[in-house]
Amino acid sequence: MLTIYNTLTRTKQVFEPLHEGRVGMYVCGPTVYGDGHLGHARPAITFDILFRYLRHLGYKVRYVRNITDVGHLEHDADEGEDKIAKKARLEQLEPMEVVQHYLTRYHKAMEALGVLPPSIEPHASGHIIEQIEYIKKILDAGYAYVSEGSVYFDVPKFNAEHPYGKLSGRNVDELLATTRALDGQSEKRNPADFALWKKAAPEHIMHWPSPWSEGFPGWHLECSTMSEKYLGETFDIHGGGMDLMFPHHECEIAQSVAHNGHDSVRYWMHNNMITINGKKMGKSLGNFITLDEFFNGTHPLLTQPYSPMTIRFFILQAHYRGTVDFSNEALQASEKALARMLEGYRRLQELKPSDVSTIDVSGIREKCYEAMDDDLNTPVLIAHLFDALRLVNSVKDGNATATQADIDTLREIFDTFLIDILGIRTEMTDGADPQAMAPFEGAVDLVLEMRSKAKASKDWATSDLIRDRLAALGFVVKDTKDGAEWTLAK
RNA sequence: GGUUCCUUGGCCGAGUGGUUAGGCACCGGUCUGCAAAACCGUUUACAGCAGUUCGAUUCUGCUAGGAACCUCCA
Repeated sequence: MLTIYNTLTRTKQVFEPLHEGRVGMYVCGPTVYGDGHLGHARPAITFDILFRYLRHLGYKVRYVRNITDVGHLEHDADEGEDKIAKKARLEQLEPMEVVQHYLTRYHKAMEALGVLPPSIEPHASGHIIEQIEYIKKILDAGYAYVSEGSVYFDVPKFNAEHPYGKLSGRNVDELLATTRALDGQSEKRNPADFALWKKAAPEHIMHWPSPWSEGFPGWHLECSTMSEKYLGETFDIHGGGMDLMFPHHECEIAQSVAHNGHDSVRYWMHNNMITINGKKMGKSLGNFITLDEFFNGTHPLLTQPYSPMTIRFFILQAHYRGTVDFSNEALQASEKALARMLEGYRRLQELKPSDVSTIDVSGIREKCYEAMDDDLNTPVLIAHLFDALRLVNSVKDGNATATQADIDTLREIFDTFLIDILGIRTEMTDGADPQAMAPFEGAVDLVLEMRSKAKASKDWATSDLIRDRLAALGFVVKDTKDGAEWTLAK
């Protein structure tokens, strides 16, 4: 029985979908005005795991992950300039060209990380009309007001009837009282109010007509609007990074309640941050490393490149609700661990059955499900897989035997949990075209055959020469009881 | 300042009121022509202080250190 930690109730709850057999989930996606970094990989991978697991459990899942290509205000809100537009002018590009550029790169990075595409990936800019309609309804309900061409959500009024701050545990009365004196000149009635529609400054290049002004939607609105459009007024799961809890998700709740009269999200899930030297990795702190830099090893903090699968495995070796601290040492540990796991998976395919088993594979599958059911405890799942791996290696090395049935069980466990659910790609499921690889593999096998002949005649010089030369070319040669094996390093 | 959270062995990172997490590294052994790999085994823990308890790393309080959010942020 799947349990997930609901931020709203601060407890683990048994997951029961609103509609039997179907799950609707919405996750806050990236703002595409720059390259993705490790911090973007975390929610993508976390909710990819959830997506995969829900589907494995037999649910029909509609997974919506938005693309923010408009609407986030700049830090200095008075200028009302949209992040995308600012970057566009900086680079002398059309806003949509910037969006397309970074979105393509984002998709490429996600694919490399083994993140499945969501069911729907709606763009904020493609839902301006819906957002305007959404604002109208909030205005009609009396929870917003127009001020100088902009529309603001009336937080104090809303808070008088509904708890604003229940997700993040914030006491808004206090918040309002302490900040009120500081900012009296704003066109907002209260500093806690947030924009639903923002009038565009003359130099602002992304704007749309509306009943209130030529402008653009506020930065919280797209998620409320698009989640409702694609998942309905009430849906199962809403995910995102912990840093979005306040104000973003709090505002979403307020908007939805003002719009529909009730909450829309049943389970709120938040992944924790990735830190670097104990500090959050993020755009604003300038301490982030882009995913491409990880893949290429080009950032000064990196001592080597790390493959996308290493990064995925690294992230999955920690629970999604805990922070995970980046370091070369930790990444290298994950790289080696993953290599051993994949090697074990490969060996598993070659296991030869015996009449009797000296290993006990019972209960492994159940333990794996238990780990996943416990709020997606991937580190524990991985620990179980390593335990199973030990069995595989014992059999492979002839220190234990397994029946065909036990081998099948092990294969099924690895295929289910390592490949399907954790989404780890192996060389076998990944790699190059097998057809094209065949001659190449044959040639290496031939060389190794010659080496084994040299070994048979105790010609160690030739034997070692072949091994060393192959090593220099990037091959790892292993001598086993059944003859030599080879793999490509990395 | 307000709110919330964290502190596990050399490093990363789970978990629990009494029972081996796991990975990486290290050490010893098996195997091997040598090496690598693999396997087996061993060692290094629960920030500090006080309390509750038969018993606390796990609960409570305090202290120290750190983090996130309160402003765009995954």
